[in-house]
Amino acid sequence: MNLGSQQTFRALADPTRRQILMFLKKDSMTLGEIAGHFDMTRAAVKKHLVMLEEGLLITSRAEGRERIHELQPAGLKSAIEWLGYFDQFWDERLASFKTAIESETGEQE
Amino acid sequence: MNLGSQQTFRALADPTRRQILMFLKKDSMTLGEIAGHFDMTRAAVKKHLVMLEEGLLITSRAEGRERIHELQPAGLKSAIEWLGYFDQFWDERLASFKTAIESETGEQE
DNA sequence: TAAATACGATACTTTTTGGTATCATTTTGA
DNA sequence: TCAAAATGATACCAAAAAGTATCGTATTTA
Repeated sequence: MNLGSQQTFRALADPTRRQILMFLKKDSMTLGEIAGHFDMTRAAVKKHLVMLEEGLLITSRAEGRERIHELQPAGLKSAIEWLGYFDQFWDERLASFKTAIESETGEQE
Repeated sequence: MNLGSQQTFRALADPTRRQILMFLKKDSMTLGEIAGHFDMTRAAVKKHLVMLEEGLLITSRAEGRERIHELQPAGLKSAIEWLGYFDQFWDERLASFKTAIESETGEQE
């Protein structure tokens, strides 16, 4: 039974991490820039970034003494694909989404 | 900033709960039936069911001394809508999903 | 009607998670 | 070159989550 990626769903469960994803949707950012938006230590933000990377929701690359973080589609895609398996419980307009997923994944069940 | 429903994302973060959703996709079930599929006490399964209800992922109704649990689309829909805001980071075929979401929600940003 | 069945609720324990504090390492620039 | 800046890593703490044990209540049914 396919349960989706545990690390991805775990990463999405925290509101701070979802907010980080919203920031990175606009622009890639360094750890310091991200931490500047939150009332917590950089070490705490760093841990969230590690979890987001483990969930394949972001990637990061070193650039000098900074590290640039940016969104990665893989985790978002796998989460939305798993949720797509329940399309029969949505209304008809949302169900058209399943068609897009199936043409993407090759209709494997 | 719209972060989606915390209770829904929290409910989706546990593999036992995602497995319960898979079971309920096939058929509605009583607490006893669901617990029969897991190696844990009924009390533990009951707690998971409460979290799934709080996340608007299932509903339940009493039927005699039993309680029937079944999938509810609301939570699934809100989760997938939130993930839909990131469509620009997917490839083109998956992006057609966003059209479905927008026609559903009325294009509010 | 009385035992068995199914669920509800509460107290308790253990593990995981989210956070701080602290120190080390790397890179930059005056 | 050496101090400042940015990140990395580790130990520790508190709160939440996941689970068990136990008891209570409602509903069947023999």
